[in-house]
Amino acid sequence: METLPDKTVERLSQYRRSLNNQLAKGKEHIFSHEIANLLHITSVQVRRDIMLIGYSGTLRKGYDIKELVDLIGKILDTDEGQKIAVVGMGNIGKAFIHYLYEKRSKLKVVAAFDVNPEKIDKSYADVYCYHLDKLKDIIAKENIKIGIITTPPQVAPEISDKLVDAGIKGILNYTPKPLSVPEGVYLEEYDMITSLEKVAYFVKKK
Amino acid sequence: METLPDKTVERLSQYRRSLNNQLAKGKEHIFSHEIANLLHITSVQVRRDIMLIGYSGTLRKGYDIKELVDLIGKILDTDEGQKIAVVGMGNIGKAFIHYLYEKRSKLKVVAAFDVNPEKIDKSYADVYCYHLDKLKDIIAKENIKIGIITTPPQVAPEISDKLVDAGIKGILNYTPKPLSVPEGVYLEEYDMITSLEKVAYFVKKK
DNA sequence: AAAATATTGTTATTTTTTTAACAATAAGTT
DNA sequence: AACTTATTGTTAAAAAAATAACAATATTTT
Repeated sequence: METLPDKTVERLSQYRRSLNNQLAKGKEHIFSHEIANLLHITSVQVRRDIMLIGYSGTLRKGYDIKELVDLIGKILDTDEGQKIAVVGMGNIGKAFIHYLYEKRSKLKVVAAFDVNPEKIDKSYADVYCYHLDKLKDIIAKENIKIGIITTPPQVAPEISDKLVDAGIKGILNYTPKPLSVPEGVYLEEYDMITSLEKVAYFVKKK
Repeated sequence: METLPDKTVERLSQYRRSLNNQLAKGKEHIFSHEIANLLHITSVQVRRDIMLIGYSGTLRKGYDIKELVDLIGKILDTDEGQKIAVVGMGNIGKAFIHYLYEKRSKLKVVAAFDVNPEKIDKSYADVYCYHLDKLKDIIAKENIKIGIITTPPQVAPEISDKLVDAGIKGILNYTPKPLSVPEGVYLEEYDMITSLEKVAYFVKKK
């Protein structure tokens, strides 16, 4: 399939979560406007996204939730699952580990790294924390392809380089320090303070 | 001034941070392409954003960093500063508090709320944590206008309603549970897992 | 003094994303 | 059996965002 638009990929992730909730409640079919209501978006958007992934519902029952969830899984997941490394065992690093722990997901955090002796050589939610020096070895050995950077911003570029050097193909950068990565590595950056300043701006404006 | 585009607001927040770093290094003027390099975007985008906020540089020196920072401050900040409440004293809540602590910013977390007795009636980074029952009183008394929701997702809608009822005008929702708020309240939603699934999808695609 | 250069500010174009419009149609209703 | 209704799937249009193009011009070089 063609690569899907960015925003559609984001929504697919959200559709899946909501649909799984509905499945858990015993619901088997759902209309586009019901999905839309759950996520507070429009039904047109839902139908368009579903069209883009090539799924069809029926006119009177809408979409088969199970089938749709499975299809989204085929699109977002890989069969073997994807392994993740978290670099930086602070609040955010822990939040990611905690979040993915127990959640039945194809995404698994399989290693964490830090330099603080108090955090190293311990497990948090079944994830073992290694010294940063071991990064390349562990990532190679475990064949990890995705890294999350949750370190202090100053060291983020250095961590990014190490991850790329170790063979990582996707980075989620949670520090406010912008990174650059070579062609072939996907980079997603997110800045908590920017989100907050945005809210503050629009509050001020009203 | 007209309300700025969403994305421009986000970038202004990032320009300011980078520009402050440059100021700290003793740099006084900067060219659009230098800002662009710092943030890994294009210089056209930088110039366009700066045009939108009505600032002008000079042809040979570029932009006066101090002036630009001050102007961005005028746009993003309010003179009195803005007070923030954090609801949910878990990893993410702590991360926000910690982040804004010590950072010289007009945004101040002035209260946190939780229901866990172990967290209540203590301070974390100078922010006092109250029982959720006190939310309305404290928000009214302190005249807080911005709330961050970092609770478990199930309770997010209830918290959101309470915040709105207490007079909050902007909400940053960090739970994966989509919220809806009345007209006049600005809502920004962010989902950590969606970010990660997006990275995973594009890694898979490559 | 003329030419070359580097940079801004702004308009035009392209791309991406969202929203609207509507034909097709399955199921229920008269 | 014809009519109504509710919904999908898809094309068309609009809106938002990013990128390109380029005129204007201050400074430096020749």
